[in-house]
Amino acid sequence: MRDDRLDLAHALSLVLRAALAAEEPVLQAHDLQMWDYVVLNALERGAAPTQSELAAAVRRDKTRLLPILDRLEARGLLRRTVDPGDRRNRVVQLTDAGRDLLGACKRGIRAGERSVLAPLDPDAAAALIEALDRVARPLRTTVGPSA
Amino acid sequence: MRDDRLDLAHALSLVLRAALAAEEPVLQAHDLQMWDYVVLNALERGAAPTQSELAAAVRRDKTRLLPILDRLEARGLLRRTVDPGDRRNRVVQLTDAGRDLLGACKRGIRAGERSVLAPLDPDAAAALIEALDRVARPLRTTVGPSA
DNA sequence: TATTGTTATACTCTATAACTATA
DNA sequence: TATAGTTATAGAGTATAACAATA
Repeated sequence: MRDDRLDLAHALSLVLRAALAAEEPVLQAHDLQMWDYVVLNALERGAAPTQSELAAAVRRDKTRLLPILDRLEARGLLRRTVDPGDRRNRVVQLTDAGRDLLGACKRGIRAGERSVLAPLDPDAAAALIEALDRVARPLRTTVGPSA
Repeated sequence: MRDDRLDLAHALSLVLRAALAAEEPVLQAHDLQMWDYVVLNALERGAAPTQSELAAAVRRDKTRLLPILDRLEARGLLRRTVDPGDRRNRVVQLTDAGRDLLGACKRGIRAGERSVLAPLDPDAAAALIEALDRVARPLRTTVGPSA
C-alpha cells in the first residue's frame, strides 16, 4: 500500500464533488434541485408514512423539507394524503409522473458517472462502484413501512 | 453490474459521512477542527506563497481562512512570514511542531479508516482505497511554488 | 399531555464590500 | 491603479421555538 496516498475522507470528498458536478446538468435539464432528487429517490421504494420520517431519511430538518415537498407536489411529482388512521400524518408518495422523471434522471446520471471515473479502466471502475455500494448500502437510512 | 445500486454520488456521500465521523475523535484528541487539519495537510508538501493561494487550494474563502490561521499560528503549528520580495504577501509554512502533529493525526486517521471499510475484506478495501486515490489525485488543487 | 405538520424566529455559516498597506 | 491581507457587513442556509390540529 502506498503511504503517500490521500486520506480516505479527502479522496472521497474530491470524487464526490466531481460526481455532484456531473449530476448537475442532468438535474438541471429536468428542472430539479439536488434535494428534490434526493427526496424522489427516498420515495422510490415506498411511500413515507410521515413527513418527519422522510425528513429523517434524507437527513434534512423537517422545516427545510416543506418547501421541497411543496415544489414537487405542485409539479405533480408526489402526493401528500392524510392518513385516515391518524389524521395528523401526511403520507408522501410518488406519482407516476414522479416515478417516470426519477427514472429519466437516474439513467442520465449513470451515463455521466463514467466520465468521473475516467482515470480507471472499465473493469476497475465497475469494481470501484460495486465496492462503494457494498460499503454504502448499510449506511443508508430508509423510509416506509417495510423499509 | 447490478442495476439497483446507489448512484455514485449517493454512495460517496454516505461513505464520506462515515469517514468523517471516524476522523473526528482523532482530531478531537489533538484539539484540531476539521478545517485545521485540511489546512495543515495542504501545507505538508510545501509553503504557500500567499494566503489567497492557500485559501484557493483548500477551497475556502480567504476571509474564513483567517481565524484558522490565527488559531494554528497561536499554537505554533505554522508560521506566517512577510515575503521580502513583495511585502504584501505572507508566506505560510508548517513549523516542525505542525509537521509532527499532522503526522500523528494522519496515523490515527488511517488506523480508523479500516473500520469504515469493514464490510470489505482487506484486499478489497485496499483496492478501493487505491482506485479512489487514483481518481481523486488529479482533482486536487495544490499549493506552493513547485505545487 | 404528546405528536404531526406548519409558521415564525434566531442562529450559524458563508460570501461580499469596505479599509489599510504595499506595490 | 491594482493586489494582499484584514475587518466589517450583509446574505444564504440551517436549526430552534412557537402555534394549530389531532390523538
